[in-house]
Amino acid sequence: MGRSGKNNQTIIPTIISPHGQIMLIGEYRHTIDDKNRLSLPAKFRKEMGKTVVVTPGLDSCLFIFTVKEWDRISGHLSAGESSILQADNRGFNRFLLGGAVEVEVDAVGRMLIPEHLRERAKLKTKVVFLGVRDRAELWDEAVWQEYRAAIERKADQLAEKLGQAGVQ
Amino acid sequence: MGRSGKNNQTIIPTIISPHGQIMLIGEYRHTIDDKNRLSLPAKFRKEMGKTVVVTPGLDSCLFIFTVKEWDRISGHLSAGESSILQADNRGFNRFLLGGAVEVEVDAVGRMLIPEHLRERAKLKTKVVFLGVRDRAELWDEAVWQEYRAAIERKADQLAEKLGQAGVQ
DNA sequence: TATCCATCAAGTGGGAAGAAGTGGTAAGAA
DNA sequence: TTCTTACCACTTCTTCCCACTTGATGGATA
Repeated sequence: MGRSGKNNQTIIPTIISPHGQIMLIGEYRHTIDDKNRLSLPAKFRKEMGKTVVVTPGLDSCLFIFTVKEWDRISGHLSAGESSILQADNRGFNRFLLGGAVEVEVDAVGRMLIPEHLRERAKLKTKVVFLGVRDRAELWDEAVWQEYRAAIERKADQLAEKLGQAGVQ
Repeated sequence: MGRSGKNNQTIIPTIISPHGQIMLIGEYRHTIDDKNRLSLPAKFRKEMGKTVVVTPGLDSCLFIFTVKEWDRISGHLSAGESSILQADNRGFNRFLLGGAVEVEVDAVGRMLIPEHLRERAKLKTKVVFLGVRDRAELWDEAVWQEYRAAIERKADQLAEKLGQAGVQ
């Protein structure tokens, strides 16, 4: 590999939960270059492998799944089962399934983001990866900053949710 | 490492509660160096081990959990109704999971705080660790001073009101 | 009993090797 | 010929390791 992560503030690899399930966490900043190439955070690569599935996400971001996770989700969707995606939302299913693209990660850990997905997520050059449990999310940096600020403004909601999660 | 902690103002060592649960207490001052390294208070190290999880907290501080404690918390997240279709759940998961980082403590007891977390907690060089039961909190020194002062003012007011109400 | 010294433990700083991100060029496909 | 993909090279950052400084502690001696 070449230059080296400067924007990126990795500290430690993502964790695999005791159940063997993938557990992505953390926030990483990267840049999309002229050729629309984008480095997958090094810490995500081990977990995600050589092929990932990119789909339009919610709130102007993209979702990035492992192939395995994608199979599980799309299986649930097509089976009409209730899942994290709750089958009653057909529109959402089409949105997710229809926009999905399988993407190869190259030898140095980069992937190509197709234009229609870049547009959806309003990605410019500076982007942010988020590890959110079993998926990664890809945000334009500015969009993410704004979204995050909005969340943090609702501090009381956050406190309540933290309490529910067992944090006192 | 050399002879001994100087900036650090230990108040009380950590203790293990009778139930075997971790119980951190005390207030410690440390500094973040040029490479964003930060010594974990020596008193916390035994309890917290070689790996800790750092997450954004409330009131502009960071939470530092043991891996075990983090597993418990993230378990709550998956156990609960965390449908991806609910906007507030998405936001909370992004806040907590996306903000979380697993951090290794190095041979001399230092950890690296990633930039996005330093930003959130407004950490400069002087920081304060607080032991808060089963987690540690990390504050910028100035922010902490201000926060504590505000709390104390409120406490005074409260005490006064209670006194007026006949409670001594 | 008090002071001084020696030893220990903890924090801080810097350098070097390796890992990772980014840019460019060349080869192949459309 | 042009766009895409694969490969290569360079630079920067991260991380590990080592050394130095400093505060604390315990023991010995006056």
